[in-house]
Amino acid sequence: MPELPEVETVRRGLEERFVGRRIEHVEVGRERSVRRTSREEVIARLTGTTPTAARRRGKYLIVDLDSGDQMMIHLRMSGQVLIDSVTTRRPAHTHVVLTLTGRPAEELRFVDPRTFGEVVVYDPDVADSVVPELARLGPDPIAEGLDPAQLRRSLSSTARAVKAALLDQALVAGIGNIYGDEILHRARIHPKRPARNVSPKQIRRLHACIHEVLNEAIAAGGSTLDDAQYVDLMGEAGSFQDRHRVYGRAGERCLSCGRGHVVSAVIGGRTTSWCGVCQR
DNA sequence: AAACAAACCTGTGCGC
DNA sequence: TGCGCACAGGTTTGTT
Repeated sequence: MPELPEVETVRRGLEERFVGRRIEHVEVGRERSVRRTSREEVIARLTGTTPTAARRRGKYLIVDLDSGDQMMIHLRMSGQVLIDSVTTRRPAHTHVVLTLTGRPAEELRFVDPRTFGEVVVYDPDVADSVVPELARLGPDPIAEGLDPAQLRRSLSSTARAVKAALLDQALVAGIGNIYGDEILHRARIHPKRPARNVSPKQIRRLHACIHEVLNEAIAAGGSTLDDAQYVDLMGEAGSFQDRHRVYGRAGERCLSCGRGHVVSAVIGGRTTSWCGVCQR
């Protein structure tokens, strides 16, 4: 579910409402959510610590703790991080709860129906063995910036469809199925075009559109689809779904050219939508 | 190298 | 109304 703009929105919420508040108490309901380590390890490493920073790389949230440890959270398909009063009813599928200091008493909740998501707490010195995927991430276009020359090199190195390449987290971190389609549409590039055949002019457009689309989506608080799975820390929906041009619009007339229709096919294992007229 | 499927889970929407 | 199936924002792993 959540891609870079949604995760960034959650990160900002954590920075505002979680950082600086001591974690008094930790509960782990479903151990699967902390499967990389264990219930005991997560409780022991979090209890009594205070988060000092909330960072993001691609779709990965990383919270620094005053103990020196880090907490990595990945939402995968259905994860949510919510903060609410301890007196409110916990949503179904609340698997990890961090009770925070302060009045009114609030708690941070990790909620995840499909349980693909994870909470991992670890010593950064052993990050390479506990969270090896972090070291494999490519540049994050928003957090670190994306060098156009590097994008050109990455694309020229593969014959895969450009859509599949954009979703490869080792090439660029943070783009998922929604934003991949929206970026390619705005850049007017056909998603099936082999990445190495994307022209220099198209790569310049693609680079600009990656930044435009992601920044606009962040400004809109991300995309909340009909199932309302994605909401921010306060439970608020995003609004970028109202500006999707191709994602979820198969069969509709293209909103940009007004002539073509949005078509869809599976590319790189993911349903992909594009305009047959604007995208070449 | 890359295409593909399956795996991990649960919920929802659709056709019948 | 109920049932069964297809499908879903992600990532890893294994097979052609």
